[in-house]
Amino acid sequence: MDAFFASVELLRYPQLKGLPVVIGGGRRRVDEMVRARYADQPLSAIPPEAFPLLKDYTGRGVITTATYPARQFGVGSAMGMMKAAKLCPQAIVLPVDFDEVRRYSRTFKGVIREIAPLVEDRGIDEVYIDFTEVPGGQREGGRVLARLIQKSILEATGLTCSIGVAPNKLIAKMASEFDKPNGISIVHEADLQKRIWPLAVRKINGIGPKAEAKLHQLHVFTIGELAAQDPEWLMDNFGRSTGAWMHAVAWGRDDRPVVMESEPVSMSRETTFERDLHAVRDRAELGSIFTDLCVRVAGDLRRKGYVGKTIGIKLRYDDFRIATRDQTVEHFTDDARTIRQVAGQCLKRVPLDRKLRLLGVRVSKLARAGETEAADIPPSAHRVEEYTPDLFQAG
DNA sequence: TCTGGGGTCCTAGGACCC
DNA sequence: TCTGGGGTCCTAGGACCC
Repeated sequence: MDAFFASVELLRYPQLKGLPVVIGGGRRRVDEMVRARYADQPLSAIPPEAFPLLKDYTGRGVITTATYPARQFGVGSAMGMMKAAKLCPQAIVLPVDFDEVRRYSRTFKGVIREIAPLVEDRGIDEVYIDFTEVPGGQREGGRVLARLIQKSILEATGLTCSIGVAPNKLIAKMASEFDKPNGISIVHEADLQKRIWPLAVRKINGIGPKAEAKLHQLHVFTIGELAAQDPEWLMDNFGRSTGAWMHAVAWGRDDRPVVMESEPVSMSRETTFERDLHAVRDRAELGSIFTDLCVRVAGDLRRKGYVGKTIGIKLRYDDFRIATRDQTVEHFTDDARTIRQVAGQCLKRVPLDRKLRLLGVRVSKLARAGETEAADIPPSAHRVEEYTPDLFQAG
C-alpha cells in the first residue's frame, strides 16, 4: 500500500491532499483538540491551518509514514520527529490511528483474497500473492490481474497500492518499488541483468544497514557486483549460510513458497517513556508501567487465544543499549499476575544502574489455548511459596 | 530533547540426555 | 586420567522487516 498510514488519514481529511503530512509521534492524540474545536462540523471541513505542525511537536517519537509531498523534504519512515521537524517544519503531524489502519488492512487483504486466494501476510500494509493458478493470472505477464487488484482495492477503500510481478517473492518485492505510487512493474527472469543488477545491494530484502556497510567495505555496491563475487569468497566473509544466500539472491534465485498460514511465535508490548526513568528513583512509576505491560500482553494472548511458556523482559538504557532476559516456566499461561511475577524475576537478573528509556514484556513459546494439555493450564493464581517481590514492586 | 512498536529468524554457548 | 558424538532445550544478543 502506498504511504499506507498517511493515506488512511487523508481519507478522513481530504483537505490535506497535496500537503506534507507525517504520521507518527506517539501517545498524544494531537488532533483531538482540533477535532473538539470543530466538533459541530464534519472532519473534512476543518481547515488545514487548524492542524498541528511538526515544528510545534515535542516528544520522542519517530515517523511511521510521510506523504509524498513530505518525502520531497527528505522526511521518511523511522526518522526521529525532532530531526524531521528541522527538515520540514511546516508538515502537519497526525498520530497513528491503529484501529482505523487495521480496519483498512483487513479490507484490502479481503479484496485481494476474493480475486487471488493464495495470499501471504507480510505485516499491516503488504502481502505476497501467488498469481500462478489464478485464471488470467498470466495475461500480459500478470499486468491484467495486477490492474484488477489495484482497481478493486481503490473502489473498496479509496487507497492506492503498488504491485510488482515476478517469478519469485524476492524479485517481486523489488519490482513493487520500481513504480511507486500506484504503479505496476513486471520483471521477467531475463530482466535480471538490466533491471536488478544495477540496484544497490541494500535493495535486497534481508540486506540491512550492517550487511550493506560490510559489503561496501569489501567494495561491493550493486547487486550485479554481488553476483560477480565467488560464492566461496562470500561465504568466507559472511559465513556459509549468509554467503550462500547472498550469492543466490544476487542471481535472482529464491524458491520460498507463498504461505498462507503461520502461527505466531511471540507476543509483546513495550513502551518508550517520555523521559528516562531510574530503577530506584522512579520505582513507583516504573512499577505501574511494568504491570500495565503485563496486563496488556495477557490481554493480547487471551484475545487471540494463545498461552505461552517463556516470559521475558526487554530494557533499553539511556545509551540505547538493549538487554533482554527470559525465563521458561513449567506451565503455559495467559495470566497477567503470573506474567508479572516471572517478568519481575527476570528484572532481578539485569543491571539497573543506568537510566531506562524503554521497558518491554514478551511471551513466547506459544501454543493455542485449547491445544495444550489440561495439566499444563495451572490455576490462574501462581504458587505463593515461589513468590518473591521484585524491585519495582511494593511489599 | 536525535533514534517507536511489534514482530521473525539466526547464532552461539552451556546444560543435559542418550 | 584426558576424554565421542549426536540431539534438544534454554538463554542472550543481534540483524532485519513492516
